[in-house]
Amino acid sequence: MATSMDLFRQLGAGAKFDLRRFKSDAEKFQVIRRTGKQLPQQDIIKALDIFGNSKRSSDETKENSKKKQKVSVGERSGTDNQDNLKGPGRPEKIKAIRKRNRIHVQGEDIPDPVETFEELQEEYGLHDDIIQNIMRVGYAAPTPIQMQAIPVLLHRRELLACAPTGSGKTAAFLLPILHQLKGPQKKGFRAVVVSPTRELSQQTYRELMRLSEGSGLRIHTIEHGAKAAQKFGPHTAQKFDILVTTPNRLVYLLQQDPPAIKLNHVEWLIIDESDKLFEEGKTGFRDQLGIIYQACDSSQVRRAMFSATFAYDVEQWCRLNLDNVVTVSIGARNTANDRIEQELIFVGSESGKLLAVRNLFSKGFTPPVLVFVQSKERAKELFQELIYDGYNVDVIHADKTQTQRDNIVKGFRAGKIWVLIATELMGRGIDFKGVNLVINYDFPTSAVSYIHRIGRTGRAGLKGRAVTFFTEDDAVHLRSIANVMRNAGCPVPDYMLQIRKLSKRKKKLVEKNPVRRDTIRTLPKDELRKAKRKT
DNA sequence: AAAAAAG
Repeated sequence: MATSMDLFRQLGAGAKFDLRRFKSDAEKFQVIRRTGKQLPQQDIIKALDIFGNSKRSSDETKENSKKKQKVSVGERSGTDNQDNLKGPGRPEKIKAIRKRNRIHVQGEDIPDPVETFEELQEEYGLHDDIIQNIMRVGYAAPTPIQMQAIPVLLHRRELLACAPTGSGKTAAFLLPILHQLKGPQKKGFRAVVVSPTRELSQQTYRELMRLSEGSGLRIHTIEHGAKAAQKFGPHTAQKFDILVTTPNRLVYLLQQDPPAIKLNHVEWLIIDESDKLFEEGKTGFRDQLGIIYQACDSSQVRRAMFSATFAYDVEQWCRLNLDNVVTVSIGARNTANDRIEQELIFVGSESGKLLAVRNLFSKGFTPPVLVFVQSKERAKELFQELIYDGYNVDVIHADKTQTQRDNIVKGFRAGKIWVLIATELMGRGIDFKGVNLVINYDFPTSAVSYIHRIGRTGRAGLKGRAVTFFTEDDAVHLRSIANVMRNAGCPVPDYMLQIRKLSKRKKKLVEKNPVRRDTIRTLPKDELRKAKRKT
């Protein structure tokens, strides 16, 4: 176990996040397609064999890849049939659809995109109840990521997908899973969705419940490790179909002796916010993900990765370890959602931030507003400041109990909380309807973090606004965020783009050691300390 | 720095 874990970790080591690669994005796609950087089949087998000391025997692996080759041949003839049906000119039409929707694809024998849900029904026989659920929840037409990713997954192809914040990624993986699992079975879980926070897991779970109505599928989350062990253990009737969870809870169940959950019948492993879950290091998610990956040891298992940001090491990993992977990205990679109006405000100092935020609020604002800070401590401090200002403000971070967290999210969704102060906990995936302002009270430590944070606004085609405070101390990060803004068409002063670029080494260092900031405080020191203890 | 299991 330990050896394969180490290997899992090593796979991406040495591959660094390289911003230059994203700059000339269009060119890059073409270069890769022309030179066909696809790995030869032998290398894929070798790469798969890295996990040879796990339960999957190398014989099985070989047999598996033979089977997979057959599948892809079948798919090719399937596409030809489509061509015959639609007549000549079909490839041009497909190209045009992709171009119009900014869909970029890489890989072999990629299924055609579909522009309507009806087409999905006609060509793939998407179940009536799913179509009904789609209509009931109010999806009119597939978003670009759904147009391309859903057919790919319906063909049971492994996928790496990248699409802007708020552009419908969740439904893009939920719908094909629902279609393929059909109805309930008693094998144990057949699909697992992993996401980095409990709040995101809950949200995905709720969405899945809405979309699966009438299917009879049994969908679960892990709410309490010990209770879940009772529920899912080997001596139960295994009447479960889909599991939505954060990684560590699942790892906990897997590592019980005997394991309190079996994943040997999992047909779909979905890694949401994949770049986050691939994060390495003592405190990263990567080891946990490795354990889950290995536990899904069926020869039938298919995996799909989704995120709004694209990490080079995740791509490399997918090329090596997934079977004939398809890559789909919408628009240029690692760009902000372009429905968000972005703004940078120089505030001078910490006290300048308090003034600026009060000034912003005093001008009048439309709730709900989301305010991001850099640490739990600072979240508590800012809350102590704003609580007296007369708005309905609350604060969320991982020091709160789960019940508190649930209630705060509920309150914010219900409009009872106008201003929610949050750590990075709320940074990814969370879909609060109609957040029209995100304030980065503390400057995010990376462009990736910035893209996700501001992506809490401007969702599902709505407009959004993001305001980011910065002080002199934030100068090191200014350039990369200014770049993101400019790429999204937001005006940025030239001097920001001319700031000297950090070396890769230094950039990593700076990300790991965030700027030290003065306490947010107008109260006397000990009063603040007392107050913080209570929250 | 933050997040992720209970306890």
